[in-house]
Amino acid sequence: MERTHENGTLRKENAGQTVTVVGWVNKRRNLGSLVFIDLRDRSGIVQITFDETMASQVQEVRNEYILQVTGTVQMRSNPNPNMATGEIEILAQKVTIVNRAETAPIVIADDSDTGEDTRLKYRYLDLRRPVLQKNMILRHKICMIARQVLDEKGFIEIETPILARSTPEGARDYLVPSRIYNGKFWALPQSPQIYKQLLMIAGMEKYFQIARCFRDEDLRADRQPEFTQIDIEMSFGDENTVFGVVEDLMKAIFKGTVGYDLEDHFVRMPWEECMRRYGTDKPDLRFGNEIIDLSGLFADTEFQVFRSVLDAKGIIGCVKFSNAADQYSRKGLDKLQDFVKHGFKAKALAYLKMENGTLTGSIAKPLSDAEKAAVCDKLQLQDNDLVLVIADTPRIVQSALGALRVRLGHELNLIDESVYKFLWVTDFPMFEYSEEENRWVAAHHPFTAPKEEDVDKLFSDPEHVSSRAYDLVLNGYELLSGSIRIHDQELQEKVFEAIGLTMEKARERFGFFLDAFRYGTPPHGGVGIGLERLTMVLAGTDNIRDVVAFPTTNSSLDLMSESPNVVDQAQLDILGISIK
RNA sequence: GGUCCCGUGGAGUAGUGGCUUAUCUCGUCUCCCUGUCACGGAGAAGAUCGCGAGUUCGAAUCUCGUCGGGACCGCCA
Repeated sequence: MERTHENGTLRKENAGQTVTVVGWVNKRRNLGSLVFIDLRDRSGIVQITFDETMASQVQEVRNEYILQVTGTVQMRSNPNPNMATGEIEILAQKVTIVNRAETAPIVIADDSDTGEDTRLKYRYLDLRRPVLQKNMILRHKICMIARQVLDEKGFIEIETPILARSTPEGARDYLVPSRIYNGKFWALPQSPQIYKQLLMIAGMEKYFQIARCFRDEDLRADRQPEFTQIDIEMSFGDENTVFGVVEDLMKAIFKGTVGYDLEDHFVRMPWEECMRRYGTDKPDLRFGNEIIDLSGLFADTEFQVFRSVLDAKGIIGCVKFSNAADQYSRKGLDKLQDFVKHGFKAKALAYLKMENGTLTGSIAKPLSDAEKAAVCDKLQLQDNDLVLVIADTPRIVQSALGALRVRLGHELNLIDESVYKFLWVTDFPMFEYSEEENRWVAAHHPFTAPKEEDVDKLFSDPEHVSSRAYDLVLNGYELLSGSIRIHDQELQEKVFEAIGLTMEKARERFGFFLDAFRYGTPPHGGVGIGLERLTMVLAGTDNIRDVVAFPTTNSSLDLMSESPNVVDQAQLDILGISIK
């Protein structure tokens, strides 16, 4: 099919040329014997003009018809400054209706407000919206840059199996039944973790893969059941080596996509400090309003609520918002109260307001004058300041205040949307206690190396063992996770033991992996970068479905193809599966 | 597993302290229109208000259930 130009690329420089374009009818404006048609292809939209000699040929044309038009590019008598191609138009000399289209069930435009379910059902139409096409192109560009940068740095792309062995510990697996071995199953990889470590043992030294990962867990606005990682692993390095590669990669990606110059090195912060200051391990650093611990001011308090919290080893924390007191009425504060009570199990949300030089609010009365003065002094309170206070266990105080910080940051417009704030969070805890399983489990994964100085605490004090795991956080999103891995077989066995995995069980699950360790395992480490989250931030969306071509709903359904779905009994029979 | 919000012509919505020919915008269809670009003008069609049950003289509206969508907590090594 003849096509000389892409619609969105035509400019006044093309005036006088005879061109042939193709595309979908975005909009038809019929003025009688003069008809304008906005013709859309992936590159953009151009206006085609059909004068009285041509108008009759497009009378039947409707939105989303596909046309092929040959004509002359000419300057417009009334230019449209809102369009990239607004200075010119194509005066049609020949038109072919390539295909007809029924009226689309959704509005195909960037500002379409069609509900998400309808859009997902007709995803192929939704994807015609320029904004989604732009996001797909952005995602593609990120991958291209990643491949180029990593290749230049000596990394090689290697594919690892999708049909893999289930290795519990972690997310639920998607299972695939075996036909040849009825009763046996593969698991789709939650990440290529073990394979990439084996590649290090295999001497590949520097590996990467744009790897599809699968996790059968409940979804969120930034989580899909299958997602993609830019997965990287390297030998003979340490944290600094890994961080350097990632920083260079991010610099290239941000420069190459949005033209943004990142700093040479990203800020680093130990996990504990991060939790203390921001209440989360993925803080948004585009604004301040850090959590402040007020416990010290109330060591001798007679306010019963605070007294009992402190006696129970709890803390009293707060976040301060300048000049915001008048923006949160009683009703607004009740909403915040519900938010922390339901979302974070906080017992209550207290607040203080500085109004005309006087401290008011829910706990203004029970506090002594001295305590109020101390709070004012510590927080440097000024008129119209709002202070949200939570007294509870350290964990609840941190998570609830951390969430409030982010919520009010958005509500009060404290966030500069034009900047990218990276943060390396380091020194994650090695273990966390699982109430469900009644044991210590690996916080990251069981192949993560503990910090050397903490190795002797593996059994005596697991709670305080720090690991060599790290996250890279960008504007409140966990962009990547990674760690320096264990490369010593003895240490690996110790870690398994610490999480209650007997050597027997460990052998059963990871025997092949443990065997591999015995034949000369290089020190190694790496990361898995969440491609969707990175794309989301660069695309400026907070919905992961905007950067995935065919996403699922919140409940892991594909509304378009209606999967998952039933299969023929014959298929089940072959697999030796019966459904209860 | 839990909490909260939503479901009204093809799309988006108004209407929920029980009284409406169920509102408006876009789209669709017919006709008119030579400079539009959210074209304009005249007219028309199109909804048993997600589904089921209950309360009631009467339900889009109230109650319960159910299905679907969204956000969050748990979960996501």
